Amino acid sequence: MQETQMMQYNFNEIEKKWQAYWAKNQTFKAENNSDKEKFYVLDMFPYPSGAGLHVGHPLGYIASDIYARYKRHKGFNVLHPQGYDSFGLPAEQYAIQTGQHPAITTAENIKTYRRQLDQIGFSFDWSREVRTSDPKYYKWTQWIFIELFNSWYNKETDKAEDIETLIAAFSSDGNAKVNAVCDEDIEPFSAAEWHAFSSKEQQEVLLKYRLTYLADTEVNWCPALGTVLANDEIVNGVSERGGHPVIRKKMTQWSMRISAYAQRLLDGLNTIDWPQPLKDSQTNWIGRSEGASVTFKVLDNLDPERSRSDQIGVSTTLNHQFEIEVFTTRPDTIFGASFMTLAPEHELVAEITTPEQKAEVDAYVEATAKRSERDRMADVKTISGAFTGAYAEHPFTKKPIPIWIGDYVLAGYGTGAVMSVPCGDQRDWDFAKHFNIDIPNIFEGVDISEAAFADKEKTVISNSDFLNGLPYKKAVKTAIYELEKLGQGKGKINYRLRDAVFSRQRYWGEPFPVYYVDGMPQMLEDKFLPLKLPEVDKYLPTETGEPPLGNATIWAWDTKQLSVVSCSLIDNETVFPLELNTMPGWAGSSQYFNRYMDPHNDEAIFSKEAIDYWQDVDLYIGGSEHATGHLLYSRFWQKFMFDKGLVPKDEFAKKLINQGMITGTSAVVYFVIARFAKDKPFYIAVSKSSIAVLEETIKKWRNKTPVNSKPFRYSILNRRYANVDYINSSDELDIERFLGDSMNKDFEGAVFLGENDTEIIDNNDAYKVVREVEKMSKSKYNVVNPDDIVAEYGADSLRLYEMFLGPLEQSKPWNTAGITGVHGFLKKLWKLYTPIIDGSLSGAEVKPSAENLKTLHKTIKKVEEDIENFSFNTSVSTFMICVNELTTQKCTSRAILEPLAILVSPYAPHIAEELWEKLGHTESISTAAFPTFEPKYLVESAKEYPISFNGKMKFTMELSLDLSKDEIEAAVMAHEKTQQQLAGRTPKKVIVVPGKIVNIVG
RNA sequence: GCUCGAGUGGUGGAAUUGGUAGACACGUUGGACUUAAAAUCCAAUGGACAUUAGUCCGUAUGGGUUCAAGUCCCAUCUCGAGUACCA
Repeated sequence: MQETQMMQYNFNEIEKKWQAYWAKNQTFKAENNSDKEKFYVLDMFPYPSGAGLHVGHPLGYIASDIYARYKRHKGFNVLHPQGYDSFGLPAEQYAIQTGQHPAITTAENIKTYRRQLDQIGFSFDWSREVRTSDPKYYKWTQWIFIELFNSWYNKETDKAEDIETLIAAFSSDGNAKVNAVCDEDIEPFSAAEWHAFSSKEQQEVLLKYRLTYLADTEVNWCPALGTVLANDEIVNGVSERGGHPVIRKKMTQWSMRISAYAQRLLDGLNTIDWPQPLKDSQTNWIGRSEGASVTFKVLDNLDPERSRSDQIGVSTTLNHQFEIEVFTTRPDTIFGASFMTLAPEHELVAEITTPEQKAEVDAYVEATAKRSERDRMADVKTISGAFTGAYAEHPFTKKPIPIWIGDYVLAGYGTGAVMSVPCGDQRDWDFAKHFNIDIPNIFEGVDISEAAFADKEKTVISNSDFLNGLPYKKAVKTAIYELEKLGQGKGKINYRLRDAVFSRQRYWGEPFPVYYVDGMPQMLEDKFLPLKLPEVDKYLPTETGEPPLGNATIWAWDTKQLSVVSCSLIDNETVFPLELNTMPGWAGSSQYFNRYMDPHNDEAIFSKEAIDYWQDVDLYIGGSEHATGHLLYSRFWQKFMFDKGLVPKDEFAKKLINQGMITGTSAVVYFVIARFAKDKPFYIAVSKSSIAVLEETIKKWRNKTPVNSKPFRYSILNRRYANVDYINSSDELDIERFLGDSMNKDFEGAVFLGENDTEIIDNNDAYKVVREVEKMSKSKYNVVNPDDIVAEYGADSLRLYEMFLGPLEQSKPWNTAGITGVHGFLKKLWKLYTPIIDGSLSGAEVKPSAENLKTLHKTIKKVEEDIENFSFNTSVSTFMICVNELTTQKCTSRAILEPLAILVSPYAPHIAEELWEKLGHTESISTAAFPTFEPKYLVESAKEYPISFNGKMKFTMELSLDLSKDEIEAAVMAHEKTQQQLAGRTPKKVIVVPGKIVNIVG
């Protein structure tokens, strides 16, 4: 009795023991130099929120941990680090409300996270932990910012270069020969002019070329909240929080010239093994479109005294003052352009509008300005616009075409102006129909009376002079050629990708290592980094509307003392103001994967040795919500670092996997509020099976209830979430615990109807809830905390179950009840080893049987394939099959059980370590060599052939695999069941696929 | 609207290149053990019909290709994710 007690699977004890062992022995510490081949497995590091982890969070970590452990067994030197993305809004929000410093909140949250992560048994190398809010870490975020500032993008070499090479070019040749990605409004200057510029003028020019630069950017400013809001924080033009008005306001902010990398970011996608949907959304986000830019000359205003139609076609003079540049993907349709449309915000609107149209245009511009961008986008159906009264000259026909404004043209895309081709674009078509504008047809054999025709492939151009008869592609080429000849256009590739605004008006983020001299930004020297966040007494913006750092009293840079000093000393001679904005959330996460390679280096972001050894991430696992944020910015920074020669790879992660979301399974109690006459109302809760037949159910209940002659009424169905902890595996509610919740006080005296529609008294029946799959959230009481699961079933069960739930990349519902399956498996596994461990098996080693070996090698093969394919759910079932078989076989052979422990170890490391030790090993199982699959154990001599008739399987028969096709056919035809099936008919055909199937047709 | 993905028992999900649909679990039902419960073990479990051997129907729907289709092709429906007046 005592002995069996000892031999029980005590997961609590085992898991604590091995977690302590791993920590003490630094089992998973990775070395930066090793003869072993490297393998880098990375998780997206978490933001440590106050709520802690729920069971959905560890899913990706478990998968990556399995892979990391597997690779160690395979002999790799594995880097598997973890850290925290610890700057962010929630901590700041909490600070605003409570005054608690975000650093303190963050540290507390990290502690909780670490405890929760530790008890799941991850093989993280915690010695490499990074925190983005740690000055030792953000020193390097600031450093990269400075590097970007000191760089420009040379289109000739197609890479980022040091700003010195640009200055050298300016000094010798001015900017005429420089082919750079830069601001649009660059004025040409010569070398002499460059030298004549003042220092400030030179700085201003350079700022237009730098990869991070200051620009006036429109933001959503909420005066009442004193803060800038993101687009999704605005609803119907007012702030989501508080409902305050929001205005568009220009602010000087840092931007990142990510647009310089648009093409390379697109091309790079072909070189990496990332999920297609994610690549698609990045492609979409970058939004490359090929076409042409075309310049339209604006005509002098026509004579307002004469009617418009009179003047169309008459010779007009060109007003050389104004030109409108448009971008089009369909230069082939240029002869179909019957009008132009400008965005209401277009800068030329005010210039070209004729006096008599001014009132209408102004009213329209004002009306659109009031609508938020979001509203405009949402309201696609309504067509609106106004005629400016001005005309442009068609580049080829030289005819005047009217210029309209309309809010379907967006100021932020392309040039904010379009040539409108109503026959070829549905939006133009709708606009033209609405305002009764001419819709010329330039497509051969196409009816455009009902809708525009946009099928490029079927396009043949007509009514278009030199383009007549040409198909789409040729027409595009020809049109561009002719436009270039005229000097009124050229082929152009346009990207949707905009430069990224890099300033945030927040406290809890990286400070910019920047001070201002005469309004021009100056970088701190590297040796003064990190520039640490100053203390402030409140975390809100200042009364004058400056960012929270404006509250800091010690926030000025003294260029003599070379230190941060009190703001009161600012004299703009030697002491200057520091930047008040902070960096956005994605700053810290854009290079953390490289910093892990050498996280304690104070001399460099990482050593050359470290980056040369680790190179890049081999496997990156995380959620798909970062598709166009973190994962795009990180690729951008990596390419920049690559250009600077700092990293050897221009893509940071070879393979990426998006784990799916684990949703909650909420439990819903349906009830009606009932009452007898004027008695006190009471609740009747209706069990799952009876909801659909509510009326009948209540009637039944009434009939069984002691007669109450008073009139009876009840309400429609109501619902109430029950805490999922109160539900057993059969969806039955623990009514007592449910009633114990303070929020369910109103259920006092409620009648619970069981499955048989009888009132539940003393557990005579069960109340079944309705289960609904939804996102885990506090308000739905469906959040499952991994702590509880670990306490009740152990970390190994949790790990196995999360994997067993389904394919890694798929979203799937959590249901705690099912965990008994994998928990039972671990118990069976434990039991399998008992005879060997407790010594009840005395004497010599037991030789494995052929059957044992077959089971083992089948398992090795399948598990290895599964891990390589990230099909972790199927390997868990493979383990179950294996243990079930070995149990039936009563296997006690060490030669089987030792390799099995290694196979299981990546998935359930604690039990594997314990069994390994009990088998007599003194070293951790974590680096034991993964067993080798040997096909010889799986060789079969016979096969159970399915015999089908017209494709339908009727019976099976065992046949030797040595048989030839003819022999198989003969054997099958001779079988009595075959004759039965044929019932005298002669088969038309017999298909024999040796080793697979026999199909008899006829 | 567009792009991508997915529809398989009561539930989560298996099913290599087209070759025995429903592995492995959960749940359910019955049984063993127990004073009882828990735990454990055994058996059954896609549906319909049939006392029995068995027959028919079954992978969202409708067509098609094939000796053979969950798997390939076409059309339709539903759900999910992303994105959006992108010229």
